[in-house]
Amino acid sequence: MSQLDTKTRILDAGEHLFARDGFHNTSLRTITSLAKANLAAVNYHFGSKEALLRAVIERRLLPLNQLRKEQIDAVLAEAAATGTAPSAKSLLRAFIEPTLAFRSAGPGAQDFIALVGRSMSEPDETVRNCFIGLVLPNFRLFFESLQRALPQLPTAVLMARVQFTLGAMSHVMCTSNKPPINISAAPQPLDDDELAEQLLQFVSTGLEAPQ
Amino acid sequence: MSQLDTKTRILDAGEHLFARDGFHNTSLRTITSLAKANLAAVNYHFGSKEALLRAVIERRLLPLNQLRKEQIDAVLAEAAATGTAPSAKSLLRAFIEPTLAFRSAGPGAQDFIALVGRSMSEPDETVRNCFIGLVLPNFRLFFESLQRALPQLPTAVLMARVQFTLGAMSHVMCTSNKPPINISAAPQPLDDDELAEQLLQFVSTGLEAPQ
DNA sequence: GTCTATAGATTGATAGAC
DNA sequence: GTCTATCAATCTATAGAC
Repeated sequence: MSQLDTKTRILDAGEHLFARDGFHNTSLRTITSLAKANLAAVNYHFGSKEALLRAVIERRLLPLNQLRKEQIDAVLAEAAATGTAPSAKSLLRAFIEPTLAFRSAGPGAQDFIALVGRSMSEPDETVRNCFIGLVLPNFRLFFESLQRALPQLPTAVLMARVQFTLGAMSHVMCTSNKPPINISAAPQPLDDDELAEQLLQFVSTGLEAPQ
Repeated sequence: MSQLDTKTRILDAGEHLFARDGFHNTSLRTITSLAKANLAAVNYHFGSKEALLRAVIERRLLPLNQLRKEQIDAVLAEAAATGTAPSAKSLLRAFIEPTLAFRSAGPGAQDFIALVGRSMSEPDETVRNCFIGLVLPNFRLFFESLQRALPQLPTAVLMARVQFTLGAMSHVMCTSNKPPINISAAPQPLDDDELAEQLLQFVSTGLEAPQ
């Protein structure tokens, strides 16, 4: 971490600490101390604590959104080429897989995914507004594609089911960071890929369920 | 609110503000100001800010746990009487319905449910430890009953699916408080009962899906 | 039980030397 | 760009009068 420039080290430290302790429970002093930077460096490079949060989120969310958009567009193009409706499951895969796979992009990426998962149900307006503005276009594209895949479902019902899907997904993302609530002494928990596959199976079954 | 005693007014105000703004983003001054009480009253009645949080959670979570336990026990007893395994869907209903129905228990109850939903993926140890200790026995009973309903599923797979279920449920609980992310301009969103029924349908389909 | 007053620590932000 | 030093505000918690 210490051979990178100060701005990057602060971003990395903020990402880690915001994800682990929450935005309001993390002080600039803790961040700069972990980043081995001076306290004043945060305001010099970013302007404020809130602007640092925005920078932390944007750094990885913009590429992730791009990736999800490409995958969804590919599914839509494939469907258009064959003259059929896209399948709900392939759209879900296009949306979920890049998100969960993102955790392997690096050590900080896993913290980031946990931060994003938590932001979906964030009470605080600071975090919430920052996050929602960035993901909304992506979520809309996803939702409208699903409407084409499942035209028989009333909009309100589809919206509810998408909400359940995002909830299940964000919960997995939150807990990818730390041990989940230890409900049962399972002999061998699933690894990341199996968990992603199980999630896809779970939500696509629920989404396509008859009314 | 103002004809109740001070202790209750502080509990109500804390419940509302912790749910709306988060624990660390809520100050004792904001709480006592809303409760029309003196700043020192919190430490007099509860001892500390953290002890107030514990009191806020315990006040409603203990009765809710009791309610869920009774419902699950009733399903198990019914199954034992007929000599069959309990159905996954009836267990899910026993667990989910009291939780969501709790929102109608009063104006503060809805805030409380949002607080609980968020606590399931809480980054902060203060909130997380307090919450987990209280719900763990209840969650274990739920999980072990499900194992009897779905014995063909490997433990690790069932655990993953229960995790998805809790995620979907907690997301609904979080957003029962405030408008959800406005993904689509839906003509008429579902009301609370329809949403609960849709959730039950969604998670029971996913939980019972073939491997 | 309720109040005022304040201790004691921590916070985000900034001014100014280098 | 990086540093020291510090300001002004805020926080939880408590002591002590009533």
